[in-house]
Amino acid sequence: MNIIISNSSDVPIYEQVKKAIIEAILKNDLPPSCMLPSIRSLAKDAKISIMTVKKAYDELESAGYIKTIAGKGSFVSPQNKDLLLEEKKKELEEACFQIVDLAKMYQISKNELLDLIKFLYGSEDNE
Amino acid sequence: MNIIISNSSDVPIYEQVKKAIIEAILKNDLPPSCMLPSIRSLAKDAKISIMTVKKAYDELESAGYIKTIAGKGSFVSPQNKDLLLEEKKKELEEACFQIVDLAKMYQISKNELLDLIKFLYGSEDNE
DNA sequence: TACACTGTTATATATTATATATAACACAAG
DNA sequence: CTTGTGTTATATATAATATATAACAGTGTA
Repeated sequence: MNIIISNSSDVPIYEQVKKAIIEAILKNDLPPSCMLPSIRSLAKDAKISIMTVKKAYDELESAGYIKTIAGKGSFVSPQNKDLLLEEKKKELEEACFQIVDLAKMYQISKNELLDLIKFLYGSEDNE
Repeated sequence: MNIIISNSSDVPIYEQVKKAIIEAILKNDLPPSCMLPSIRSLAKDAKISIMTVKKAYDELESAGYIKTIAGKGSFVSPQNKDLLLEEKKKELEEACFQIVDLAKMYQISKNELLDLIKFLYGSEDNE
């Protein structure tokens, strides 16, 4: 687990922790049923408070990413990764809808928007 | 000026005020050099604090949208609307950056994302 | 059983952002 | 001088974020 925390970021620390773990799960760095770092060890490594880590873990559990068992630890949910991705795709869809809405409001053309996305995504000609 | 404020929104009130005024300017509801509602009258109408309105106006002035003169009032900058739209494009860029970030995290390909945008943009015949 | 890990809960404190209320001040225009 | 403008300062309140610490409880192992 490599979690880089930025205090100066406008993103709350517990959100940064959440994001890092979700990313690790999706990348299979943390495979299903794998044990996560204990809240104490992660807090120590990242030099943040135990309570901040707990908040991140609590929200990850609510969202179904992990399962915590008192006394034993926290574990990646033995969930189908495809299901997770499917769920995330819906999230993305909603976000994209708002983007398109903004673009139209600001009179930015479809092609202009597409070019912007292409540019930001980078030069990945694959698929 | 029609400003609808939602207390329950996660968006701060002063941000809602800012957005409403920027949109009014873009739509020419508030043409260049036009006087804005006084902070007191807007505060009264929207049932919010004078200080909240002032914060919104201060930030609008910093961003160059309006110009405030003590004792006289606040006025829409005699600015080119194209410049404003350019500003908005930057805002959209930031939002798009987050979308692309999400897409990559969820392993959604560039083309998949582009198709989604195309679909969403095309599903409404506005433009 | 004792120990060393886990997570849990409660309490306290601090900072920051947001939002409000109010009063006193200063400038502009009639 | 009065009435409109914005300005400044003070005070208060709440919520979100973040920390520190202590006491408690479950798990597994020597």
